[in-house]
Amino acid sequence: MKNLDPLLHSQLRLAVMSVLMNLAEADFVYLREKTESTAGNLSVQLDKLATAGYIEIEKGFVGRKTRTLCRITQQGRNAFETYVDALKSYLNI
Amino acid sequence: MKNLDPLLHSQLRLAVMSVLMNLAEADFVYLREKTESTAGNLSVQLDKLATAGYIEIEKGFVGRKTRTLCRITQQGRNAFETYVDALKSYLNI
DNA sequence: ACCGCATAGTTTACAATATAAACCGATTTA
DNA sequence: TAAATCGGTTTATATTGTAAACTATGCGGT
Repeated sequence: MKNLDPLLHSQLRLAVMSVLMNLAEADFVYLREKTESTAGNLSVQLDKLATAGYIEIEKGFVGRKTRTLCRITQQGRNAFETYVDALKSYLNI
Repeated sequence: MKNLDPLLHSQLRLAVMSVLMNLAEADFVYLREKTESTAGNLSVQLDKLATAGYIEIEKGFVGRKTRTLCRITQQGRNAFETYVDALKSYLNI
């Protein structure tokens, strides 16, 4: 049986990646609302995804307020596809 | 976003359930080989699935050797289906 | 019969992970 | 300018996963 990338096999990180697969970019607040997670948890999980090179995080400003933008990388896209393929073999679909 | 049943969102337990969805029954040794897990890990995870009512475990003998048989329950089947549905919403499939 | 190895599992101790609470600095609001 | 809010990060704790260590029984050889 295929291995499931442990970095993606986590509800919150998978949710983030799922959102980013469909969106050119998303900011921290949007991701927090969409995934219904706490800021602390989200912050930690985003860091892990960024450290793995699955997403890139860009900290900037909108007016004078900070904004953290996230984008999926090509490596992240590939990992996600591979994960989906592996998972399919478990789900009979 | 839908919640993913944490009991099923674990590689080994999911692998076990996946096998049992397609087989009337499977014994401990078969599951250990098929999932390439250690006996200790498998034992723990089978217990969790049984405690949740997702599988039933029958300890018997074949000749004079012990044998642990596992079967999925209707509740387990339902949980698996629900999990698959929830997961699909993450994977865009 | 007795020794040593194998098989089938369980228990337990440890490592890894996830999660939220507590915190921090800037910013808007009253 | 004090207090509440926003956008996060850090950190402590709870939960989980995993393998090592152990138990019990069986088998093969001498």
